This record gives sequence, C-alpha cells and structure tokens, in this order.
Amino acid sequence: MNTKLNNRPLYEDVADRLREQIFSKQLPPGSWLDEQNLADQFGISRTPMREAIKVLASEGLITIKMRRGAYVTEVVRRDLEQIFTILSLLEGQAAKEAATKATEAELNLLDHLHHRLETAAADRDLEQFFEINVKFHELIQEIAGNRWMNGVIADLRKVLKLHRRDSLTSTGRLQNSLVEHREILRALLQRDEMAAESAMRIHLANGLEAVR
Amino acid sequence: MNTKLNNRPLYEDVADRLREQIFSKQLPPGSWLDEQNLADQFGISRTPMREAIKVLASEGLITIKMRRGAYVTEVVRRDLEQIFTILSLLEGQAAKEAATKATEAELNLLDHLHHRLETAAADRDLEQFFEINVKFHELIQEIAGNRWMNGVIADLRKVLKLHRRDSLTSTGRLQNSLVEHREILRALLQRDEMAAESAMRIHLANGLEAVR
DNA sequence: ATTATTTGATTTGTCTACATAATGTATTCA
DNA sequence: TGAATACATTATGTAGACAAATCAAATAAT
Repeated sequence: MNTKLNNRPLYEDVADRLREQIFSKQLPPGSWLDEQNLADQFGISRTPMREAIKVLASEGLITIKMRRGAYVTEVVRRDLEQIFTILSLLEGQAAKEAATKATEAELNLLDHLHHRLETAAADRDLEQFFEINVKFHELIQEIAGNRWMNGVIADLRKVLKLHRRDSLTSTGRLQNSLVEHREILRALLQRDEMAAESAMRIHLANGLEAVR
Repeated sequence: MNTKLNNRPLYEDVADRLREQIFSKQLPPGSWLDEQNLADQFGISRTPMREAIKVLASEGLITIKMRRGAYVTEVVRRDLEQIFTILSLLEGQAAKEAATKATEAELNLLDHLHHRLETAAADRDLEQFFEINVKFHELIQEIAGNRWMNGVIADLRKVLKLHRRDSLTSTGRLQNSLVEHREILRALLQRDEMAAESAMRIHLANGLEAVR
C-alpha cells in the first residue's frame, strides 16, 4: 500500500532512508543489516532492500560479505587520511578550474553564500554553518563542471559522514574554517587559479587535522 | 543446473560477463540492456541480472533510466577529458607516495616489469605491452596503498575502456608511452617524489592527447 | 490530414516462495 | 568432562510470478 510517491524507483528511496539510519548511528558502524527485518520495518519486500544495499555498498557505506550479509563500514583513521588526500586533490582542482570558468553571476552567488556563512558563524548556528558550508563546496564543484569528479567527491563525502567526529565540530575549528573559506573566496574572486587550488587544499588538510 | 562454481555470488559472475560483453562492443555504447533476454542468454533469472546491472551502474559503465531500463554509457570527448583530469591527479599522487613508501623489493619488481615492457615494445607485441602497462600502473598504486584512491582509479579506468579508441592504439603513442614510463621509473628509483608525480601527470596528459 | 485517445504489448518494479549454505546447539562417544 | 559429529535453525541467494507503467500502434475525432 504505497501512499507515497512513485516518482522514482523504490530502492532509491530505501537507499536514502538506509543512509539516514546509518548517518544517525541508528545503524552504527560494524552493525549487521538484517535484510528481512529492515524490509519489514520499511514495509517492503527483500528485493528492493537488497538492491538498495548494493547501492550503498557501491558507495562504500556498507560492506557485503559472501553468504554472511552486509555490514556498516567502519571508518578508521587510516580511511580518513586516505579519503582526505583524495578530496584535497580533487576539490583543489575544482577550485582551480572554477577560478577561470566561473561567470560573474556565479561569483556573486559564491560571495552571497559566503556572507551567509559568516552570519551563521557569528550566530554560532552550527547546523546552518554546516549546511551552507556544503553548498559552498558543491557550488564550486558545479562551476568546475567535472561530472565524474563530482560523483567521486560526493561518494567520498558520504563515507566521511560515517565517522563519529564529523569535521568541524569544535568551535575552534569553525573559526579556522571560516578564515580558510575567506581565502578561497578571495582567490576565486580574483580569478587566481593557483591561490584557489592552494587555499582549498589547505582547507581540506586542516579538515583532516580536525577530525583526528 | 549450475555445474559451475558457487564460490561467490552469482551476480558478481554475471557482472564480470556483462563487462566483457560491453568491453568487446558486443553490447555497444548506447545500446539497451534487455534484462529478460540477457538473463535467458546467461541461463539465470532476472534477479541476479538486475543486481549485476546495478553493480555496473555504480561503476559508471551503464546508466539506468527510471522505468526505461539500462543503457551502456556513451563516453564522449568531454568525459575523456574529465576522467583523465582525475586520473592525472590521483595517479600522480600515487607515484609521489610510492617514491617514498616503496621497499627495495618493490622497486625491483617495478624495474622488472618495466624491462618486460621494453621487451614487449621491441617485439611490437601490443597485447603484452598493454597488459604489462596496466600492471605497472597498478603496482605503483598498490605501493602507495590508498585503498579508496585505488577504487576510484579502477572504476574510472573501466569507463575509459568503453571508448573505441582505447589509448595507445597507435604505435607512435607506444614509443612515447615507453619513454614516459622510463622517466617515471627513473624518478621512483631515485625516490624523487616531485619528479615521479610530475612524470606520471605528463604521462596521463599525453594519454588523453592520444585518444582525441 | 493531422491530432488525440484508447488499447494492447512489452518491460520494469516488486513480491513470495524455495534452495542452499553457514552458524549454533545438542547429543553421543571417547 | 571434553571433543566431534550430526542436526536444526536462520539468513542469504535465486527463481518465477504478478502488478504497474511506458511505448507503440490503431482507431476515432476535429
């Protein structure tokens, strides 16, 4: 009895809901995913549940063991270091390309976003800060326009969310993060490729320092 | 009746066989994947076929359209440029890290592989050359030891294989490729981080030039 | 003749049931 | 009492059937 939307495949909705449960630690890292139980809980059969599990597995959020079911991936420090290394390279490249590719309108958008970030920081509104921060990064990626790169970054950022100490939880880090963002924005507005790349790399390198 | 192995889930075997059909252009880019037809052809039911399709979709080899089935991804020049940009960054980083992390034994392995590459090139044995070339790159990645990076690289290289003019088909490119490999190896043996990274980036940048 | 509508065929999405492999438990024998 | 084997339970892997939605073709209407 689906009173819900049929606007897209069920297994995608299921995948979204599963992700939420994983990120909220309702399904903590290392825990086993009981197909039947979860299917019942979601009011669906095992088939779309299994397809959803495969989607999350391809994103690296869960690990499937042959004949032994699926488990939520445990992200250890080593993983954080490796993932931040990649993000630093890719987002750095995105910032570099954005510096030259961005239209004036897009630069204005970035500027506007950054101002909202400053406001959220001043208000100590962590929720808002985090949300706008994500949008800022995503807009830069969108401007760079590398479809494959954006996919990789999106997947890796999802995996990062598995880690308990999700970056910039400490307010000290928040201030530093803000300063780094200012530098990124400045470089972009001046269309300084190298500075933008460099600033973004430093930003992410510091992000790694914050979580460990 | 499956006289075959049950050593791993059926959908993984199916995914492998599907990949083969795609790479061999038996299923050309843009073509539609008829679930029922393929399942019959493989002597299985649609369930593992659908799961295999989702695996390939997560690798970017096929694209699933809502209620309209799955299609082999069409890789255009834009995709090639974007993917090579990423590979250049990541494999460059791998080479950089390998320069310091590699043990003497691993450097010897690389040296050995390169000699076999020289031989294959001298023999104009394209098949061999290509195979050893892949191993050379993979060994460097293994030495760098970034699990997440290696996954990304592996996926993107699969997507590259979709393109008709799979890099270094021309013998002229083969000679250039060999020279570039010599430079990469030299830098690694001297444990020169920067040179290794730079040489690898140049190598991949030239790889892009060759396919377009 | 062109456009709209309806109907039919095909295909995807989902469910239920069955087969098979793995884990845990109990019973038996040393 | 401890270990090994057989059995039972449980969960995953696979198959086949059903339901819903899309596409195409044929018919009807303007």
